[in-house]
Amino acid sequence: MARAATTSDAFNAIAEPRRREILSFLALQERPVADIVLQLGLEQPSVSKHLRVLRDVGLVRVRREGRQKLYRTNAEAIRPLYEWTSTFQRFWRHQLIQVKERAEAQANKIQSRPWGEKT
Amino acid sequence: MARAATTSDAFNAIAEPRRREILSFLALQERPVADIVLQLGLEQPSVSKHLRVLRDVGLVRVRREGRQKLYRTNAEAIRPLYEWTSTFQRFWRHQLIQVKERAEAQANKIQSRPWGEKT
DNA sequence: TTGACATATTCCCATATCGGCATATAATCC
DNA sequence: GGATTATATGCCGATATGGGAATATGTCAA
Repeated sequence: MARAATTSDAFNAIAEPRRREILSFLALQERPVADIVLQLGLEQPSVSKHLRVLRDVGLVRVRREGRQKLYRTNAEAIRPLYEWTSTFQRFWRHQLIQVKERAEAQANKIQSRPWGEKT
Repeated sequence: MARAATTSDAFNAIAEPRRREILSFLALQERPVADIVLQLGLEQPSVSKHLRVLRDVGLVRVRREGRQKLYRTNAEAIRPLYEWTSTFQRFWRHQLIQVKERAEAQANKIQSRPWGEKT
């Protein structure tokens, strides 16, 4: 077996940085392909291919408007990624608290030598 | 150019479902490789390779304990993914509100025919 | 219909993947 | 040291990638 297809799910689709840029760009407003080409500075065929992948996994929606096609981000499709990452929130909070506690313990040892404040 | 390396960043690393499973498993508690093998039902070399990728991008940390190596998830490294997906939160909220509003408009048209409530 | 514009698809290629299998490295115990 | 346990690495093959260049499809306008 090889690597899973980029079109197999949202996780694979967003692994590509250009596709993440496209999603951010299209989240604000629907746009024709040419706008994306300008924004990202990619070749038009490349953009079309990325859009194809994004469309296959439901991350963008298209609408025809005369000659152009208007793409927009379908934020709903990003939600599973958000939810998966969210499950780790409590762990990094936990780790941060530990870091903070260590830092404070250290501060107490050194006693009255504040730092980390931009004065 | 080909697809970016799985070790190029956290986004690429978590594209692989087994690696996400490993991260979830190791978030709760540090574990030796053998435990992961049992949990996921993969071959030991496969697990080692996945761990290698995860380690390269900082998603897990290792500690030697006698013969075994204890791995644990480094939740901090998942944070950028969480933050990126979070930027879309307002958009899917927005979309949900629209869906809700449309549904309510529809409800008003049909007039006094409630649904969606489990009675 | 012909031509211009907007987007999509096809073909090529260098590259990295993941799994399977065999083997290497490392630590422990006798 | 030698055997055993725990983990890591190397090699293989099938597969998909993403960029580039060329071309195809689709839409409008005259």
